[in-house]
Amino acid sequence: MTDRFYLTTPIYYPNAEPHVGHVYTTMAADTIARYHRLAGDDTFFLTGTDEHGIKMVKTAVEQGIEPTVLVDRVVAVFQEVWKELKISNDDFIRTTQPRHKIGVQKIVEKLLASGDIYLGSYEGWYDEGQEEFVTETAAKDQQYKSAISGRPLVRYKEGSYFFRLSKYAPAVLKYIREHDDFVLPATRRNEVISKLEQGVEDLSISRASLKWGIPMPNDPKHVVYVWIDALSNYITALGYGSNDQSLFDKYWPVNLHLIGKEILWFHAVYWPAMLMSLGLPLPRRIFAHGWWTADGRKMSKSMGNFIGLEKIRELAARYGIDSLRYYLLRAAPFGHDLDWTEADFNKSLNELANVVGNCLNRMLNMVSKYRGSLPALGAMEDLDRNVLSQIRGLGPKLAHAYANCELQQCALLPVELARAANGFIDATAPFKLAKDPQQASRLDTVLHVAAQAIYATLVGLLPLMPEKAEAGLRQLGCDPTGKTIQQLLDAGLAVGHPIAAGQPLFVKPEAPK
RNA sequence: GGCAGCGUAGCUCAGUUGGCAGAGCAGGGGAUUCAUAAGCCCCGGGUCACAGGUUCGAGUCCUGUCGCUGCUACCA
Repeated sequence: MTDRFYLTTPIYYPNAEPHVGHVYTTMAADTIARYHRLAGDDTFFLTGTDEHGIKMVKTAVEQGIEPTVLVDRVVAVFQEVWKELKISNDDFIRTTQPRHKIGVQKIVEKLLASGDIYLGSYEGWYDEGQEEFVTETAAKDQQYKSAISGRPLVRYKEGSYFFRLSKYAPAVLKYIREHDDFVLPATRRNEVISKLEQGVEDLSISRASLKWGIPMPNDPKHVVYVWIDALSNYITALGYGSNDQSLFDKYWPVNLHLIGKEILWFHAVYWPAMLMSLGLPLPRRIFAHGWWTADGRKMSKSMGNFIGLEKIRELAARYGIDSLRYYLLRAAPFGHDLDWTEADFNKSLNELANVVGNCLNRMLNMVSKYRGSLPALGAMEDLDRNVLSQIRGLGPKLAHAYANCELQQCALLPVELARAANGFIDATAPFKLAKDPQQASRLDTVLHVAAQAIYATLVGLLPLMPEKAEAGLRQLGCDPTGKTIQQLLDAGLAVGHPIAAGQPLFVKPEAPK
């Protein structure tokens, strides 16, 4: 039975190059997408860019170029980086694309028709120098002066269209309360619930003072503000509102919106409310992951601990993209904040090289030296049965971990099996058995069991470390192409394939001087 | 201030519905050699923040105290 699985990252704001935060979300999503493809699901993985808004206009002005030139330039970098990092997205939506514009205008028309959008006025503190509204809390923090120029903020009022968020908030609250795993992790869910309990006001969804955006279809003096413009990408990318809604019909509702915790409120409240208004089913799950710090402090360029594109490329070049992926997902429980340190990064590299890489390597060496190909399983002992049963457990455990977005477990579970394999090798000592011709049959069995364990480890790592896992499997004489994880695990490593001495799979970190 | 969560071995953390305190890393010791000097085995008696309470029995439930973190309406 094949299911369909649709998952998304947020669409990123391309006023600067991607950094480790973007990479983290995207690699995590890519891992989940690859898992589902490898589970045989009909998978659709979407990412993209959110290109409108005042910040983009300002950045363009600073650089002396038009916004379109800016976004084309930076979006190209995003796309190039995703390609470099082997991100397997099926589509890339840009909010400046005609397909998105058409969809957004269709959505706005529907909401206008149903009366959920109305014309009101937006009033707030306005920074005239910056030409932007400042939020009430920010204004207060700045003592009602411009953070840039220091000039007093002005009370400003402009016409704006509003979405009747207040009408849907009770239904959204009810839905979140009744669906335990709609918003995850649970602590974030609690926050959303308590915030909703305080009540919400209607949402300003247009800007008259801005031109860089999608015009309101009924009133082109206004452009659609970020909420509808950005959030709706998840359905416009599927052709919602266009002549061809086949993708939408197939993949909506989305199985998983993977986002950072800073944008949970919009995804957990605004977006479901909009979908309710449109009469569409809600996402199955919204998962908010944590933030990266570096060396215990918030990452920033001025502090010199910013993990930017250059650093990411350097690490990927030296240790492989997959090792970076492993570290990012293994370093902390998914959903928690986590801290990037060189020491931890090196630890995770050592873990891969010492536990997984070395296990594969010692296996390949012994099999090639003693037998030349994988021997068949003979009479079994408890030790053997024990390992085989751990191997059988891997598939279901991984399935459970992926289903619950426990990505740290997804990284650790296969490695645990390699640990067990190392223990098994030491306990059975095939290198001693090899010296005694009488033990030939026992040696066959031990080599077989150990090889199956490292094989299963690599299969389990395929979603997370596609290149390294496949490279390892090829050294074992297996081509995983076109097979599901379960098929690979069920089939096991084929007996009789010639096996040669191995090449180290992982590079270890340079020893500190 | 309000709401929520957390406070368990040096470090990072696991600990389902209450029933003899766990893992990884770091550190100490040992046996071994197939392997990227990698891996394996042994060594943790920690007031489970503190004080009460419920219970035959609480890290696990309740109350209070202290400490930390997050959220507190337009920040992608």
